[in-house]
Amino acid sequence: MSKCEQCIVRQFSSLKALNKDELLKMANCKTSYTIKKGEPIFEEGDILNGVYCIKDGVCKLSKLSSNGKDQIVKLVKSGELLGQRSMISEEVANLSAIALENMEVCFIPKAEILGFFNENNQFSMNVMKTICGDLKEADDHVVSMGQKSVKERLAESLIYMHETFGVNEDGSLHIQLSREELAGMIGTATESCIRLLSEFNKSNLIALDGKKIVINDISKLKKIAG
Amino acid sequence: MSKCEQCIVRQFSSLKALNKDELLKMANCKTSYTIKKGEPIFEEGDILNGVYCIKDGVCKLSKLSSNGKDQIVKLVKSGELLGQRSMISEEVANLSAIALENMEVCFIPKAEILGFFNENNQFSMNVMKTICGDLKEADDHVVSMGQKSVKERLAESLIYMHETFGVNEDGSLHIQLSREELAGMIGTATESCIRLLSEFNKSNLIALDGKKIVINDISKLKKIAG
DNA sequence: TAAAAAATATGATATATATCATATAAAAGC
DNA sequence: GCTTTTATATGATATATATCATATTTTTTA
Repeated sequence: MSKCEQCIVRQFSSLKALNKDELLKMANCKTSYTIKKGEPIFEEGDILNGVYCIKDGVCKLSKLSSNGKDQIVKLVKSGELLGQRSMISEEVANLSAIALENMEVCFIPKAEILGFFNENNQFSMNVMKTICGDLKEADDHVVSMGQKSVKERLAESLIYMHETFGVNEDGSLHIQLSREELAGMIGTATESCIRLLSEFNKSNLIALDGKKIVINDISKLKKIAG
Repeated sequence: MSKCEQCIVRQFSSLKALNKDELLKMANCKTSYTIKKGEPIFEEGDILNGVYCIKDGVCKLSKLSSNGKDQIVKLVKSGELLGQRSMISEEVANLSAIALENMEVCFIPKAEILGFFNENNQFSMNVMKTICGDLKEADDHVVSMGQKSVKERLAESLIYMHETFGVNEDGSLHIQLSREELAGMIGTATESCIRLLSEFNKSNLIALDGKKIVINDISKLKKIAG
């Protein structure tokens, strides 16, 4: 069992406020998991009795709409915590978390986290700031969805994936979504998404090679995104 | 100067966790304002050195999109607090708050609120829960915007206004938005919004009388909203 | 490796929504 | 009260997007 001290999640998340004792306590009660690509960490409606630390890999947070399609609300990468909102609200999960690649996560029980809340003010404040950041992002997302065209939103999503998750050695976006998932992220039909990708490809904004997407002209894409 | 003790905001918001001493301290440092219909409480980009308590009236939280149109993200009613997110994130306001009717608000300086955070765990927890609730709502809003048609979203917004803000004696929605504002709430063109309202009117789901909207068949509207 | 299934791609077409134009109604200013 | 401005309404049309169909490619499975 590793000691959490050097863990990437500890470096980047609210957990950076924890001291050695608290880290040790946490290390003693955590459970480690391996999640395979495509598998859920949790699903909407699940009761979450704690939070998940993303040690490695990326997952999508999505929700099934009444039309039967999945809307991707957010992508989450290693170093972040998952499930904080549900735990604090004492509600079932509002979103499903599905692995986009093989992942390593740790589960920290609710009691432990609530203990940190009471004992460690800086930790509470960090969690609060994280959630406030999520809220700002979500509000901005609502504005995009309401006011931008599908083309603008596709450009925006490509930029988001590029800037937040980076590229592989060959320059292609690290995050590889299926066309259906990408469509579910920008809120459009799969065929429309494919068509617009084709269009961006033909005007050399991007290059397509199977699932791989290379961004050739990010400044023009940003102009399109508005 | 009133003592905050009987204030509606104290009854419904995170402030319910404050004890008599804390309330007194707050009463001594608050500033009361009257905001006229159409005027801003604050605007996006403003530095907020505290939070606003909504004593009376309703306001819209909106953001200007790159297409020049305003997207209404949320409506806020009396009993709620405003500006918590910006204050906690230590960022300028992400949204503008504009009065939809004459309002009474109080301003509580940041230092005071931060003091309560440190001294009163229940208060922190309440604020956290409120923001978590806002985040859930915002995520759900993203899903609606991405997956639902304009007609579905209009039905949804009418239901939201009905259930959250109620009706006047004549049965009309208490919240009166201009067609342009309503369009900016559901993310569509003003003419499209007007046309769909007409359609709902013709099929007797609602009745229109100037700015007044009466909901006649909420169960059918809910079916449309999906 | 072959066969089957799923994902991607693209054309044809239908539908939803935006835009432009103009009329009427309501509100604001004088 | 009248005039001017603004909001609402509706028609005509353009455009964006969804849907249906089908071909091709890729992935999965036997």
